[in-house]
Amino acid sequence: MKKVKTRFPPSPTGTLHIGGARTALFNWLYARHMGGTFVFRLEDTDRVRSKEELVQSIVDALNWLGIDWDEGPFYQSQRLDVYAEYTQRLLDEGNAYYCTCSPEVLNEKREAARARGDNPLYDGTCREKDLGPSPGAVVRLRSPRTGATVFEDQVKGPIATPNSQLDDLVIARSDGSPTYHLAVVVDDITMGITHIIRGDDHVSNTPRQIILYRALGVEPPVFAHVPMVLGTDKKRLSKRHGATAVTDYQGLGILPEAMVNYLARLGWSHGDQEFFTLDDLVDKFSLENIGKSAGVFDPARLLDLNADHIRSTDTYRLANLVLPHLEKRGVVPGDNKRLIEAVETVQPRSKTLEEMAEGLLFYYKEFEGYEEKAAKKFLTPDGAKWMSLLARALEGVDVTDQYQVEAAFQKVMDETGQGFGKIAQPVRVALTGKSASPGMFELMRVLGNDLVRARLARAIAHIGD
RNA sequence: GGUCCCAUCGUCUAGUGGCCUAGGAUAUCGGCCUCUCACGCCGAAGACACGGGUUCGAACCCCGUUGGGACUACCA
Repeated sequence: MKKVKTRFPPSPTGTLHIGGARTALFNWLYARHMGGTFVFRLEDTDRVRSKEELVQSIVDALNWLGIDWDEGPFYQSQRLDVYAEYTQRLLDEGNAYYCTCSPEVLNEKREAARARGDNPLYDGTCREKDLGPSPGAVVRLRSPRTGATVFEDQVKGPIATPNSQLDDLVIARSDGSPTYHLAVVVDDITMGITHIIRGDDHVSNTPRQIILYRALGVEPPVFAHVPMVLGTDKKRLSKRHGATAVTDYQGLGILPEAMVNYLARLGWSHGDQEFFTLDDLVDKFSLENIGKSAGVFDPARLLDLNADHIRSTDTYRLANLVLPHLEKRGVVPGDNKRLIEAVETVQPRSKTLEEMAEGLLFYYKEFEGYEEKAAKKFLTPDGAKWMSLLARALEGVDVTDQYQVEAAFQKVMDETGQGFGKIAQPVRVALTGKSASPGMFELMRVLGNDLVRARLARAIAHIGD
């Protein structure tokens, strides 16, 4: 059997969004799973809408996700001569012809047909005229008039379209440039693509492209059409749905492996398994297990998966990943060892790197004030009394030594007859500014002797005011 | 309008004729654990769009209905 070769061909008219990223991922996974080749290509024949900086943003997004390519990037805009060559060949062999119908006339005919209730197809006015090239003429493919075009979609099953519903599509514009259909087909042929995994919105284009393959005397590749990704309102995902670019999620503190995991599970499944590493996916990915129906993008699921991945990532890497999110908040931790220890304390309670950075702040910055509700409830005269006792019990104690700290707490508990929780809550607020935080002992260990003492004193003074 | 595609809990899904009084995950709610918050654990609620067939038997097969969606460009 031929070696598998897939491709991802975005057009650089926008950033890489969720749906595109999933398509890229599926192609990449399939190639990797099959030990095949993955090609990256840019469909930039739309000169007005294509932008070079968008190419870069797509590349960045792919890199972030960990999707690499074996060939490319190829630019369609640099392959114009190839398309021209194939167009000429189609012309020479009688599989294409020049058409001089004006857009205006075509439009009128289309509208008339629609009004009549017919499918608005090109009526073949120039099909048998045997016209030569002329300014303003386009090239059309000569498609079969009868019969049906059938293909076996790897996810949808057999799909048949009557050829009577397919008209002679334009393959070269009047300025000589290729249209999308010609360009993709020629590219996929010349690049030796064996499997085309793309969005569901291309199913109805597929028969036309198959006709083109046949006209070129080439056996069409295998097609697999992946259903669309929808927004919460079940409409096609768009900017209206908030963050839709994959890099938005990078900024939000999503781990790339969580994104990949989520994307893979949106539309593909492997029994009941929810958590996947990249290697896992490469190992288990298959076309057969792609679902047939469209799926809604659910940020809650992404977040949950992200939390799972955060929990299973080693703290060294997490520390590096959270750095930019800390810097964004004006924190530049100098001590890497301390950062790693701090990260460890917030790791199980962070859904994103943003949350993690937020939860790390009190280790590095003096907080402005105390959380209002927490202060009201815990920074009371009793609280001050207990904290004073604790401060005294802590004299000469190394707060990074859990056993010594426990003993100090025990002493206060004995003196006051209060339980651990009673005493710990005011202390927690004093040390972190909030009523929710990592555990008391790990908290103190990372904070260190100076900060623990200073913040205790500060809180006691605060209550005294 | 025409052609094509799709249809299981709110959401992502398992399910490929008997294992389904439909499983998992997430979100929601309740409880346990506990120094707080998380994590973890236990539990509740929650779906086969509808109608006909086929079959001893249908979430699974067929037809229809309804509802979504895609395409219908000298855009990709």
